[in-house]
Amino acid sequence: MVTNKKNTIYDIADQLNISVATVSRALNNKTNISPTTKELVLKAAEKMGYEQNKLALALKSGKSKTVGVIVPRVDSSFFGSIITGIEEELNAHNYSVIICQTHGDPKKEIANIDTLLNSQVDAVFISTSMKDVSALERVLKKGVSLIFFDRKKTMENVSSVTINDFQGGYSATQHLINTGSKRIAYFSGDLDLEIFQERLAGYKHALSDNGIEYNENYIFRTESNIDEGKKAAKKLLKLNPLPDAIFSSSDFAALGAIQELRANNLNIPEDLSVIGFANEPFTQFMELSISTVDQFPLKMGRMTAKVFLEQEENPTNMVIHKKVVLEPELILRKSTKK
Amino acid sequence: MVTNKKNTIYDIADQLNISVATVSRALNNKTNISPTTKELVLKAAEKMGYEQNKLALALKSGKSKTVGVIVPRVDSSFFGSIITGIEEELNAHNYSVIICQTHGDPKKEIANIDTLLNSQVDAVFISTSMKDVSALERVLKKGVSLIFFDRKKTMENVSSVTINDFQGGYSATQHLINTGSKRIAYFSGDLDLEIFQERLAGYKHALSDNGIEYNENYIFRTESNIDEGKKAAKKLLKLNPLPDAIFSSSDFAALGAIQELRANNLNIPEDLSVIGFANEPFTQFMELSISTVDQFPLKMGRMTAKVFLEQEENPTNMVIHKKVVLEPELILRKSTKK
DNA sequence: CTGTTAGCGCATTCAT
DNA sequence: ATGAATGCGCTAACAG
Repeated sequence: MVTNKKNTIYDIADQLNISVATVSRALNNKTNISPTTKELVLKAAEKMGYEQNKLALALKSGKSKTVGVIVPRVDSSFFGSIITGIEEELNAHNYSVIICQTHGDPKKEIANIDTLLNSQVDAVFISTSMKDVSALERVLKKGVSLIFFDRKKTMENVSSVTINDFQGGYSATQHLINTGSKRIAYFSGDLDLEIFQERLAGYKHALSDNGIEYNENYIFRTESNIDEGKKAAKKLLKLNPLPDAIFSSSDFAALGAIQELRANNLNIPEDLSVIGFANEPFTQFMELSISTVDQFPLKMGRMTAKVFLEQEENPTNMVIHKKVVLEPELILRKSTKK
Repeated sequence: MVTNKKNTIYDIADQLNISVATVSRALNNKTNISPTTKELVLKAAEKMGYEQNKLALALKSGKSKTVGVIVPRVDSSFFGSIITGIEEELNAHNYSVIICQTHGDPKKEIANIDTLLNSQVDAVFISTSMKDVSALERVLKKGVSLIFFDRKKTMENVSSVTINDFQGGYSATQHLINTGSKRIAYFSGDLDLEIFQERLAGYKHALSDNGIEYNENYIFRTESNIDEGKKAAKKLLKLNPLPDAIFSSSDFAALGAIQELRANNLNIPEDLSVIGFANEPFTQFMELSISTVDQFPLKMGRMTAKVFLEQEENPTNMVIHKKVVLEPELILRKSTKK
């Protein structure tokens, strides 16, 4: 097999003494071409190691067949799985995926959007941490599809794929109540984000439905990491009476709390039940495995891609916008009572 | 700010009644242009919300400013961190990153290479699972840089960034010997891959250096997951005398083994010491935290990007190829004796 | 069935 | 300091 560094449809055309149009037709399986010529072209292309230049095609067609995905970070199981889902679905439809990370920084998020727009992506899938939607609107103005997953903003004409965070908060809380807890502490996460507001709302609603009074002192504002969980647990330990359960909007904070509580000789779940959120792998690996709420990130990623593909393949000009909401699932393990 | 769906340098030129060449010069900060005109163009571009079309630039220049990264999977802490490192370094130099997953399937790996080549990436960074290098050679023939990280193949003219797996295997084994172990079992991982061969070689060498005879019965062929670790531990338990330590080439297999051993009422590290490999987050989260070997994935990713950037910015035609080998670090926790 | 040509958006020669 | 023209590789409209 002879492979030259460069070979285009022009090279094939030269080789065969035919025109580039014919080569293009053969390569693209068009009808108006003789089987003989087609065969000839295909063979030559194979022999020369021809590969279509996607860039030229993209420039010509205005479609890059590339989607940009913006996430807070890629090195967590949750977002990693979402990306896997997106990739699997999109690759099967000949799309490439560009991944960008924001580390939760709105400035980086804007920079990422610029990069992706420059790269002429056909769509931006985003799990946003922004307060302001103006940067997001620029995407739409460019005629590029925008789809939210997990962390969304309320915007018209934008599809989203999220989980029912309210329900997740509700059922976790309800389970704690069902198993005898009455003084349930709550670790909040970043309350600027819709997802955490919803989880808190679910928690409150479950309390209210069970005639338990909402107690501001039981709400701990935490970021979603181990250290913050420990800190919150330290404060919590000073409360009198002590809460009999913790519902943490993050697995990491739940883990920190568990470590702190055990360091203070409290038994879990006997003294306090603990539930986390996200079903990170470590929650099931622990000897004291942690009850949590599964968000089906793989499914979320797949669904996000599907929603886009549906819109894209929609023959009419009228684009349909969808708000897909997945149902979370409570996973009961050893950190809660039966 | 008025943002039209489409605006190119032609639109700016029209608006200002000047030529596209002048617009291009202004936008690219060229010298041969009057400050007045330049100012004018820049303002108009700003006002019109102009963004450079990377595709056109790439087609013109032959450089897409995009790098493709191929990994077995993105949803593991190890590869997630590598990708983060690559991203951070490359984004700072205005490169985009396309991520592809192989799930360890060579066919997918080849398909991914095709996709990336079609996309005209400037380089392919790969952690390969392939036996055959012919698909990899196609990358080079296209004039596209190829760089290995973590899982490499021996190929001429290809840079690589790996860790010293031999050393990792050696020091883990040496530590077990230092703390009194003599019958050290080994969980192998996929011995078709260089990294696992090297770890095993390090293990053997440490034994030999300490006058301990290599015992084939202590070698367990495992894949790198929890179940395989459990299975191997089950077999191991039938050995007489029982090994007094396990060195697992994978944290996941180590975890499985620990679970199985404890289910059989063995104490760790008193009855058996256990060391894993990779420093996955869960190893430190466990109550019985697991000793392991850190591979510095973030650093590995950054370094891979740096090696590429150095090559790329090298003004001469003579490309320098580098084999960077990072030193791993033994992390001692509760699963081993002091 | 096949060939010629224009144009996607840009940077860059060559003129002026 | 500025403009006109060219080509990167491809597809599609048009012509034959």
